[in-house]
Amino acid sequence: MSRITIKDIGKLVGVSPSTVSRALHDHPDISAELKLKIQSVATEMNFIPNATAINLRSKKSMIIGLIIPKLSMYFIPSLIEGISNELNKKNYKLMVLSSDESIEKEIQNIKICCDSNVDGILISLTNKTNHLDHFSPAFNHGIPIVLIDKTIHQDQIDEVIIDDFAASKNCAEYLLNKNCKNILGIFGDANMSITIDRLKGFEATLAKDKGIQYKIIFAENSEIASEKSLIELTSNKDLDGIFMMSDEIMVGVNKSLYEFEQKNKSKTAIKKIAISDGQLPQFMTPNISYLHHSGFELGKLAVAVLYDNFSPNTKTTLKRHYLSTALLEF
Amino acid sequence: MSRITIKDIGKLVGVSPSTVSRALHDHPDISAELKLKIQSVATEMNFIPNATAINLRSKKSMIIGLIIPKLSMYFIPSLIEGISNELNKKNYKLMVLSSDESIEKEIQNIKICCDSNVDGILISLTNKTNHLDHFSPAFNHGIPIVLIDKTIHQDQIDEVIIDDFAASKNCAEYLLNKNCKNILGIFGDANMSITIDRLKGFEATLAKDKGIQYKIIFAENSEIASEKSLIELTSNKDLDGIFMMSDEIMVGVNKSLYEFEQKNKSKTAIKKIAISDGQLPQFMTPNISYLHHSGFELGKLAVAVLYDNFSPNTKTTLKRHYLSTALLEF
DNA sequence: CTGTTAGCGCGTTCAC
DNA sequence: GTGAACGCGCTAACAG
Repeated sequence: MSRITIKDIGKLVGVSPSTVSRALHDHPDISAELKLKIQSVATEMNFIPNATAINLRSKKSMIIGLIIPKLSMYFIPSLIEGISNELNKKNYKLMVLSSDESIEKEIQNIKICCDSNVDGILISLTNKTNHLDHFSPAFNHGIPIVLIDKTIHQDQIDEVIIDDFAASKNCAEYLLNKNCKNILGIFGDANMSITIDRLKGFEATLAKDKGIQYKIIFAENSEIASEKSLIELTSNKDLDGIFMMSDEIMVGVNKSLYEFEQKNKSKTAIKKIAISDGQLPQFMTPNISYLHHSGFELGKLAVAVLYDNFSPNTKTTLKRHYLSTALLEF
Repeated sequence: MSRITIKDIGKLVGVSPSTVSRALHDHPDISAELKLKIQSVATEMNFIPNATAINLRSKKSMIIGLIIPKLSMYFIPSLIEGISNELNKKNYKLMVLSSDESIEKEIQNIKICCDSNVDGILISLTNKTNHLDHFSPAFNHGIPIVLIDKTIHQDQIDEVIIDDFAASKNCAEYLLNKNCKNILGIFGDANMSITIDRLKGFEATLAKDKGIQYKIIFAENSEIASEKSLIELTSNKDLDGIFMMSDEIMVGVNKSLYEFEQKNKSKTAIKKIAISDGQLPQFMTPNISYLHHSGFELGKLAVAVLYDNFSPNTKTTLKRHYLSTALLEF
C-alpha cells in the first residue's frame, strides 16, 4: 500500500516530478491547463504529500511537544484543549508527553522532544523539579521553550502563568470581606512554585490583620486534603473560612465538609473559596465560589508566546506573561 | 544552531558517514576502538540522530494519532495516560487531536493523521458520528485503526470497549439486590453506541421483573443531568434507586441529590450506582458505588490491539475486544 | 574492516 | 514553460 508520490503522478501525466511539485504549489510558471490536469490527477489518486520528506528539507516538523507533570483530570484537559485549539490554527500538531511527576521522565521527555525534532516545547514542571539544567539538550538545539503554570522563575525562558500571589491575595481578601476571623488555607505540594507564590499571597494578606487567626496545611492530593481538613474541622470549632488552592484539593475538602455536617447534624457557616478551572465548583455541595484560573486561556496564551519565540527578531522581550483571573461568587 | 550530523562527526574523526552510522548502531564490522572513539565524539558533540531522515528512509514515523471526541475531564485523561504509557514502552510518540464533538473536525483529524504519516490511529468517535465513511483516507493508505470506547459496531475495524450491555446489567442487578422497586436510569447522548448498549442492558434486566417500576432519562452533560434528576427526585416520592451511566452524569446527580435533601431536611435512602473511571465516586457526598470502567486499562488494551495490527500475518482475528470490569461497593 | 554509491520524497536552484 | 540535477540526513547494498 505504498503511497503515491509526485514521481508517480509525473509519470502518469507525462511530466517531470518537479513540474508536478510546481503545479501542486500553484507556481506561476506552469500553464493553467497543465496545473488543472495535474491537480485533478493528484486528487483522483488520493495523493498526500509526504510530510516527512517536506520536514527533512524544510528542517521543520510542525510538531509542538507538550510536557505535563501528570495527566490529571484537573486543569490539564482544558490546558491541552486551549493549546490544541491554538496550534491547529497554524497547522501545528501536538505531541503530548506526561512526566508522571518524575524528574527522570521529565528529562526523558525533553530528550524525546529533541529526538523528534519538535519545533517548540511547552512544559509544565513536575512537583519535584527545582532547576532547569536538564533543559540543555533543547537549548543546544535552539528549540524554543515556554514554561506553563508550574514553572521556575528565572530570566532565560518565557513563563506563562497567572499571578499566583495576586490570586490567593484576592481569595484571602474575599474571606476577610465575608468577616471570616479564623481561616484555614489548604495548599498543594510545597515544592511547587505556584504553591509558594499562592502561599505568600495568602499569608501576606492575612498577616496584616492582627485580629485574624489562620492556619496553613499542605495536601498532595484530594484524599489527603479530605483527611487533613476533616481533622481541622473537628478540632477547630471556630473555623469560619477555608481557602483551597486547587480543584484537586477542593474535591477532597468538599467531602470532609459534608461528613462533618453529617456527624454534627448541623449546617456549618464556613465560607469557602478555591482557585479553580471552573468546571467542578458548581457541582460541589453546596456550590463553591472560586477564582477562575482558566487552563484553556492559559494554553492559548502559551502558544501565542511560543509563536512569538519563533521570530526572535520581532520577539517581545517580556519574559513573564500573566493571564488575568476573575473571582466568581456563588 | 544547525544540528550535528553523522557527516560532521565523520569529518572530525576522519571516517566516512556510513562508518559513523555503523559505529553508532554497534555494527559488528567496526573495530571496538573506532566504535568507542566515534561514540565518545558523538556524545561530546551532543549528537542527536535526525528522526525525520530516519523516518523518511524507514517509511515509519513512530507516531500514533489519537482522536478523541472532546478533551473532557472525565475518562479521557486516564485513557490518554494508559495509551501514552503503553506507547512509550516501544518508543512510539502520541499525537493528540480533539474533534470537539464535531464530525467536520473528526474528518479533518483523520486527514491530519494521514498527512502526518502516523503509523496508526486510535479513535473514539463524536456523539454525532454514525458511519465510518470518512475513514477512507486512512484505509487507502493502509493505516491501522482501532476504535476505542465510543465506537460503531461493524466488522472492518478492531474495537476496544467494555461490555456495555453487561456493565449496565450488573448495575441494574445491584439495585435489584438492594431491593429497589422504583428506579431511575440516567443516560448520556442517545446517539452514542455506548448509550444504546448500556440502555439495552439496563432495560433488559429491569423489564424482566414485573414488580419493578423504572424510568429512563437522557442528559448530555452534568448540568442537564442535575436539572433533570432534581425534577425526578421532586416528583417521584417513591424513587429508591438511581443508575448513572457516566462520571459526568454522576457529578450532576450528586448535586441534585444534595439539594433535594437540603430542601426536604431529610436523608434519602436512595441507592445509587454509576459506571465510572473511579476517581470521583469516592468524593461524592456520600460516596457512590460504581462499576469500574478503567480508562487507563482500556488505553493499554487499545495500544496492544494496535500493535497486533502492525503484523497482519500473526494478527488475532477477533475484532471486538472487551475490557473486564468490576463493581465496587461503598 | 571501511569507503563509495544510491535512494527514501520533496522543493529549488540552474539550465534550456 | 519545463526538465535535470542536487541536497536535506540517514542507512543498506555493493565494493574493495
